[in-house]
Amino acid sequence: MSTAEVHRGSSGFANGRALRPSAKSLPEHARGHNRSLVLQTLYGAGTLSRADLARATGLTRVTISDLVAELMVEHLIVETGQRDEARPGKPATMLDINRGGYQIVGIDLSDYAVFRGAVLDLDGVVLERVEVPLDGATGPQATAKVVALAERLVAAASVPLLGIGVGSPGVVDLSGTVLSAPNLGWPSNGAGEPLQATLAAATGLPVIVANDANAAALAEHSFGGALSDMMLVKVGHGVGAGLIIGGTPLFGSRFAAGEIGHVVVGTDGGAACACGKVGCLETWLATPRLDAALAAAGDGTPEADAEREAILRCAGERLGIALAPVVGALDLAEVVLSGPVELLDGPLAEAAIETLRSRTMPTFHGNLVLRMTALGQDIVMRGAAAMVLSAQLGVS
Amino acid sequence: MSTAEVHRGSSGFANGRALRPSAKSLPEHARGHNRSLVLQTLYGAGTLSRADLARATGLTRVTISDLVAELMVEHLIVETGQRDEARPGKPATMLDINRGGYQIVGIDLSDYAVFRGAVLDLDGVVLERVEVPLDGATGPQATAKVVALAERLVAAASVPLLGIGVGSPGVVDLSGTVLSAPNLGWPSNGAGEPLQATLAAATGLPVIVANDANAAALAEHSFGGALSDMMLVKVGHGVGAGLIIGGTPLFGSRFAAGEIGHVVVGTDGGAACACGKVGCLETWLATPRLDAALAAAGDGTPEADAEREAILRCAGERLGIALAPVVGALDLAEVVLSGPVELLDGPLAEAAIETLRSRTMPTFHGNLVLRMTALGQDIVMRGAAAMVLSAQLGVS
DNA sequence: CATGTTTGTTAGTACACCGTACGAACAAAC
DNA sequence: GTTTGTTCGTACGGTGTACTAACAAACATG
Repeated sequence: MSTAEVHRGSSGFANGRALRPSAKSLPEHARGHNRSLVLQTLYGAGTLSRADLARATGLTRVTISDLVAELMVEHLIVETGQRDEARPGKPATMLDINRGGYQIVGIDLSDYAVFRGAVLDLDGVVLERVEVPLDGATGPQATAKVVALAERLVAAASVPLLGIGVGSPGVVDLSGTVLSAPNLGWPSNGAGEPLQATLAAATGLPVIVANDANAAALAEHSFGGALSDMMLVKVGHGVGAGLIIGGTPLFGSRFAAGEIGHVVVGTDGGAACACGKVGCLETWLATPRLDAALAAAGDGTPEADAEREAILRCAGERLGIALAPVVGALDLAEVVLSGPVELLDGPLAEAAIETLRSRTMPTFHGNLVLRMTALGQDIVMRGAAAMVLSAQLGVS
Repeated sequence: MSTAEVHRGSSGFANGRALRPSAKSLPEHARGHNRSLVLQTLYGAGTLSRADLARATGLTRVTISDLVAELMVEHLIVETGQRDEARPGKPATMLDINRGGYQIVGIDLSDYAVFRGAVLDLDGVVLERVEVPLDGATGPQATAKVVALAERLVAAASVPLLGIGVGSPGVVDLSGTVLSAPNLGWPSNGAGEPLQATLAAATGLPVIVANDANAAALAEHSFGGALSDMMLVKVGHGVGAGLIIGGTPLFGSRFAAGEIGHVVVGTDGGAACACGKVGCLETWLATPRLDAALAAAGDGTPEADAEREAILRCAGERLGIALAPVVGALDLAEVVLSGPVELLDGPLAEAAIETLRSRTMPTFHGNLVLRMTALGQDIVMRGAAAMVLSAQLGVS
């Protein structure tokens, strides 16, 4: 299960941002970039010949052969036989990412009651699933539970692992240290919970830890067909968001990008929030509040149904009010919702997009799309896997 | 006045975004990057020896000598004599950007009544200023006025020009085509006003055209000491914004990033806007509306003064309400205001920051800064110059 | 004056990519 | 069955970039 040759880590998550301002550039960096380019092209297209890759990338067939040879030594690319269709000329030997040769562990710490984990293949398909009840564990106990879950999943993998990705609630810096996750009691010491370092030491594998909503946004971009300028809003016990700007995750000046749960919405009051303010987005949208309001409305009678719909529409309006300035400022192309389908997908989403449309400039933002994610419950785990793909292979 | 050797265009504005996903990378790109790195380091530090540059960049003295020789042939770097201080070892020959060897033309089309232009040196200092009354020109007439202004400024330059930068109102794509600027009657044909191409053809110089608020944001980042995650709000006849994210300008999915003037603010109505909606940010903040409201409040008496202050505070609150979700979502470190000082700097700015603080999470965004720009009226022209520096030299 | 330090250059090496050329393997046409 | 043209993948030589090693020049310091 040695993955020693696969620690290249080229673009995206590993480096944080695309180019640090004062960093020299060497020819070998170009090589790494082109390596990733080959992998990325092959990853997207499925199966191509060397000549196809040359045409797609703009590199020459010679260079492609060289890169492919290097990647085949590392077992990242395999030959899959000759092309099926009959064409004039020498038949092409087809190549593909070694999709069965590596697996990824993805872990989702965002639920308030359970830690979820899975073994995934390189396409982000869940192969094996493990859930661990949280049982109120915080601080070091929570850390121990994460390590144990990771080790179980590592043992469950049937082929070498590319790495471990973790989506954690709270504020996570670029080194994978959780700076603040109150629900999990992190950091238990003062400085920050170095989850990435802890897991790397425990497993000996490459590890990437990032915010859960950021991971979800990346999943939607990698596997959900989302556009390159997108916001993913994750509704659960809290409300958070992840942003993809120009195809790249956005982290923010203090790694707190997407923390919109405690932004006040509207100018007409609202409910009191645990944070001390009044009318935070979470007081309108968080699932416990919504569930309670819906339960109070009753069920069965037409009046109750109407009231339930009004509650959901109101929540959607608040979401739209909060998002309108963000959509306007960032010129987003798409907003994706993640969370309980029965709450979000319906009057809430409809009211949200109507409100967004009525509060932004149609000339600029008319073709804005708002939709539910199609990735369901697995979104954070799959995003964690996408983080590993991005960091280890430069594939996004 | 030949500048034929200086068309390299490395990072930042010329490419739009840092790395396009499917673009090969060659060793010569690394060379270009390191060229820019040398210029950038020298630009920021003022004057350094080759050995200093080697230490600062991480490249070897040999490579630095090679790069410096190339840049000296292009007259972008000059030797400024030996180091003053007495130190052991061979005395160092100091280098600097050829600050007097090139100039830049910056043009500001954002004012509703005049086109402003200037010849600037490489540090963004205005050397010569030209203003042209707009006289209601629109469409082709406006274009002709811009071309004439550019030609006047080109003639006024005393040394070779690095290029021409233009900050235009409206939506401008990455090729410098104005897609929509209603006040100037652009585009006059259907497709878009290709201002960058027109000016390049007329002058034979490199030209960069971008949105005025984006240019202003870049000016603040390059010359105003702004942080790397910043929003600049430009208040005038309209309200627009420019965003710097991770040190890079943000353009948005339809090149409309920063267009927040027609985002509805609050949930309690407001004045009718020309766009058809009610309560747009412009109805609270645009200078004609503010001036009218202040004039109606009167002057001199204590009551009038109090009312004037209340009007300004109210505008500031609205700005804070609109910006809170953006600050939260992007985790901005700084918000900078540009526009009439007598309106913005005072109760308005104070109310804005107070509102922002009360509507966001102090844990995340507590040390947010809101301030006036120190660049005054010249901000767009200087931003246009910064665009040229970024596109031609990779300096930002 | 001898010694050590710093600077900038020369010489040689490693690496990455390109252009050209070539053999291999096939389809189509005769 | 042969010829022709096409496509594929590889071999070779060349160019560009940056590195290490070595060195002469110029200076401060003891």
